[in-house]
Amino acid sequence: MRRQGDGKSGYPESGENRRATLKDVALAVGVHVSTVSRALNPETRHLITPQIVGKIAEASKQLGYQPNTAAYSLRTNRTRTVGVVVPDITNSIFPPMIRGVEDALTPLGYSTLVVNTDGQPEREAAILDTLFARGIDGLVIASVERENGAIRTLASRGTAIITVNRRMDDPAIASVTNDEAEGVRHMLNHLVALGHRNIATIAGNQNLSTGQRRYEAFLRNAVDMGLDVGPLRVGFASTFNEADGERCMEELMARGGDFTAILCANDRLAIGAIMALKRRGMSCPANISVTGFNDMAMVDRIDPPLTTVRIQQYRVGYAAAELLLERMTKRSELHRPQHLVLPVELVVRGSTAPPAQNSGIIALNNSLKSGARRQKISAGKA
Amino acid sequence: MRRQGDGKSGYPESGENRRATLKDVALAVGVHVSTVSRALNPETRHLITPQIVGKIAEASKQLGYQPNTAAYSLRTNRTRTVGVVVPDITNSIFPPMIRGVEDALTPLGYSTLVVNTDGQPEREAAILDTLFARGIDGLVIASVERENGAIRTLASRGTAIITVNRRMDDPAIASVTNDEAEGVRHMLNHLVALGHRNIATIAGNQNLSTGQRRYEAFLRNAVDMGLDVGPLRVGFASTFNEADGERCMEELMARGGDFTAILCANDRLAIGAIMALKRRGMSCPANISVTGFNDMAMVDRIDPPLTTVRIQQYRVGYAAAELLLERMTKRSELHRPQHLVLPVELVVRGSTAPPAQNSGIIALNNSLKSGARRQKISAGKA
DNA sequence: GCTTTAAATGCAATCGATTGCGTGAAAGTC
DNA sequence: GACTTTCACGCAATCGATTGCATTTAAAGC
Repeated sequence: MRRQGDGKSGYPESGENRRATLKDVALAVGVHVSTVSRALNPETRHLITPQIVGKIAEASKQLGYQPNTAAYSLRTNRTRTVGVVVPDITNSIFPPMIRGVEDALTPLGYSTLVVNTDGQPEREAAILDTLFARGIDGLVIASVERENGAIRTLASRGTAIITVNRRMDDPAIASVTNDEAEGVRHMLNHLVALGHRNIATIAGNQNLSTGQRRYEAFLRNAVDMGLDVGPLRVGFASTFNEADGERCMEELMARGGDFTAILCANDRLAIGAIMALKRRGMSCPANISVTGFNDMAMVDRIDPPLTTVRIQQYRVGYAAAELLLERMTKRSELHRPQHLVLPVELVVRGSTAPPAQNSGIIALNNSLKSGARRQKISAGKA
Repeated sequence: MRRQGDGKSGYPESGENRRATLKDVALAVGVHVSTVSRALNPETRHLITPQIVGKIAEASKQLGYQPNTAAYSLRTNRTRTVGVVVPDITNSIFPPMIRGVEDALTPLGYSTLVVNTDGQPEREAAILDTLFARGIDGLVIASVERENGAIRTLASRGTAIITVNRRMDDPAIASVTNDEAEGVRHMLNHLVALGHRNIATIAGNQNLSTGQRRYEAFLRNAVDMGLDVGPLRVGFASTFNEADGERCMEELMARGGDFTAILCANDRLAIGAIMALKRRGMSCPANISVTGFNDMAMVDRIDPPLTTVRIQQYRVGYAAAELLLERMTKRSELHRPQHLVLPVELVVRGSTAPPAQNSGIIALNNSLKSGARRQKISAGKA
């Protein structure tokens, strides 16, 4: 009455292109909407005579029927939407993960809502709120810190949650991460094999599992290998970015700790470290070898190409989505602690080299002070 | 009866944590749901006595009421969701745009659904379908080709659509793009100022406005400046990526066209071109200057740092979202053709230099053939 | 041939919000 | 003081799909 012209045929008017509903299909076939609903749902299709199913399928295709998501959600309380929370989509390690999640979920009719926290816990809280207002079915979180009460309560209340790349200390929160320990071990092996014995590190934020685990692995393996790691050889970054890498490198150099190589907790810190070196007139790898972690896009093209640990960014996302799917569909899976750790791979490029005789921070600081700057360095280069 | 225990208080049971609904708030305050609905909506709030509005506001906060998105959408046929269609989120020029869109939209209660087409038109069609099945309010498209019937019909049927970064030939489809012509003009000026007279180009896909407009601007300005651009100096890429840049550069070199600089339609093509040069034992910028377009993340850190045209990726996205908002809210805006062109900026870095006497493809090819390879090149470098 | 059982389909309530219309009370008019 | 107007709120339909239950029809059993 409100819209259907005189509605003689029961078909939607040709003039207005309203989307077809179950009702339209039902009218076209001459059955009840509930029959159409069941015929169109693979789970309940067996309840309907195959012949009618055929007619319904045809009519629905004919009319271009597409189920109304809002109505479905309202009735079933499921949205077929998952939230993906990242610190910043602009940070190029996240897009491949997001892509992995999407590629795993899209074919199954799920959509993903990507949101950015900018690493601010308050923002994160607000964002989780809006995601829940939207009524998501599950959550993939790449931005999580080692401890987060909000997420723990969400999980215990029955929300399907999985963390990617990072994990929480609480083992109850499922995760898909990379083998940080192995990555660090490979890298240290590589540096030692090149001849380095004095190795420093720029550790990441210790509130993040990546930061903490990589640092811990560094300490453990360095000791195992008989390397000497004094406090003069450790810098702590608060953020995983170039600026902080630069700052840490400056500090390490200023403190005068002697080392010929530096293992950075991720690629961006490494890039910052290299910048700091360059600004001091030093060269990587001639004077100091620098290593990264993650194998971010483009680090193979920077100067020097970065030696790093390749993590499987896309697969981490993909695997997380698969695990999340199980949790969203089978209630039994919901509270099973589950932690997938994907293997990593050492990628040796140009930022590491054997230590030169006169390389290392102390040697350099001395030579720089003595004014023989340019010469020394280009000598080291040859 | 189905769930509410004996429901003596009307409040949701404390044991089960069902989300509060309008009804819950209404019961708590002792008014009708429609009153609560009006009180909570700023548009209709004036219809309700301020005192009652106060009570309702308090109760709804108390109960942690959050409107059910599905119910709202079902009733109003609006989802407060916009689709963002990009070729590939993994391509680092898109995340800043997406971020711009999100930052403009999120504060207003909109969510964004990001999808990837991988540059495949069939995939794009399927993706648009699923977006529409979701019932989005508007569409931001970064993946659009110059002609696309599906999008034109969508737009004419009243969907709010805006293209970013690229635009369609049809002026009816609103867009936010960058000033391609100015960018190319600045770049040619820069090269000419350095002393280059023989300038080649690797043009982008001519089905994309970026490819077409940049190429057109190249031709027009080159002619204006009295430069000679024969067919030997033009390569066409079909895809904006490194591999195609490499291929085009190879072809240009093989064809033997003489030039000392090459203007590439975007950064990725430029990176490919530089790789091709390196593989041939040539150097950028000593032998050939190479320029890009976009100022993608990290191109300032590659070797050599890329001279390019900076587009305002984030602002393009932000502006597009703002325009889209108008179109989604005011029906009058819906069919107004609207094209915003943002200014660009030349960024001179290390990949451009004055031409050396013996630089250029022909000179190099000759010297290479004569076997004096290493020497010539390092001479050119000094 | 009549009852029992199963299979296929229809009926109607429901999810939670919005909104046109109706109603009662208070305020204003003459 | 009777009437109109305005204001504040309630009523109930509605959006489009799902689903427990009722009903009809057909098949099976004896």
